[in-house]
Amino acid sequence: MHDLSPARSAEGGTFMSQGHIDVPAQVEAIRVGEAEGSSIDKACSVLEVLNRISGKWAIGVLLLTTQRPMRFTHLEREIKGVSRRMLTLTLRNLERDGLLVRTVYPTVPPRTEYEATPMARELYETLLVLTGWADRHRHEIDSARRVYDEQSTSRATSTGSP
Amino acid sequence: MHDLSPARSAEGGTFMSQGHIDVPAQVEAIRVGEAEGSSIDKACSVLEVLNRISGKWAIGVLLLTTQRPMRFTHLEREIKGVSRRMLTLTLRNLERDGLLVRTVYPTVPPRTEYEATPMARELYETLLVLTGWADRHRHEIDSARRVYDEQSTSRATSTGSP
DNA sequence: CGGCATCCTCAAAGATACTG
DNA sequence: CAGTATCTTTGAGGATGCCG
Repeated sequence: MHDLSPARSAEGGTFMSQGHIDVPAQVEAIRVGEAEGSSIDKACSVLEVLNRISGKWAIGVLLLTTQRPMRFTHLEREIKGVSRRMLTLTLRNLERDGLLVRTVYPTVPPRTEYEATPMARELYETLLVLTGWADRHRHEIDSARRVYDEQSTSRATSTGSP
Repeated sequence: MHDLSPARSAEGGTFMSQGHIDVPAQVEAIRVGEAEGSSIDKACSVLEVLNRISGKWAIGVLLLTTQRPMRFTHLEREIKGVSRRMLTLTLRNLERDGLLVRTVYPTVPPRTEYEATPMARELYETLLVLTGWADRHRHEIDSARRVYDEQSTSRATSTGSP
């Protein structure tokens, strides 16, 4: 069974060469009732996907590198707000998962390019589906939130009549 | 513009009625180059989706509640490993976003049921797409990781000849 | 230019205990 | 049964500095 729970350092801990580059744990487990079954197995798969594309900067990187090869600095500037560390981390993770290809040109100064692999490009398509969903329901969710917050606030302010 | 960066507490901070029930910040921003544009805008949408379905337990809840109405305790047992607190938090967030409907039956003992809304069920379909991707590339990613880790380890062990 | 290494912060997740 | 309130842990993420 896909018990991801105790797998915090996952894979076995081989990956600690580059120093402390801490590969995120993120969504680590779900392990929903193996008795009820059915779509639960799917959850694991979904989680694995999320583990990959989650982490704040991954999607930005994937989106950009899917369009064209990108240099480190270019990514750093495009993805406003990302730190060198986090960009590197994200890049390494994606590369490790085979979603990115890193090409180093041994020139001076050095030049490194990142490009999404076909596999990642497939994910891109999938992301568009998600995007569609988000766009369609953006307002619905937004109003749902407002309603919920409204009720919560009023309930906290006046629980009846003062 | 969708500048989510400084929006840590988002929404304005209205939602702090139930005590400290801290609505997660999660993936907070991406704000990729507004100059380059094109698919970058999409990134925001995708992020919003991720913000919703991320958080370890959300997907499990969605998957289960999409299949049938579920009681709190049932969810708690099905989603092994989740704490009461986290389950409540997840439930509240999903409810707030209009992805879940909470129905309380004023019986003794109390009975509460959660069920996915149509909107959430659409997301379920999308999740299946993601699942498909994950399943198709599971092995590919796995071997990619092994290769990467292998290279890293050997590079760390013997960088040439001692 | 393209990164590691280090230190630090703060929010998300966990454990535990109490209540309507 | 179905939560809420607190305290603590942990680890993702940020800032900075150095180096090939």
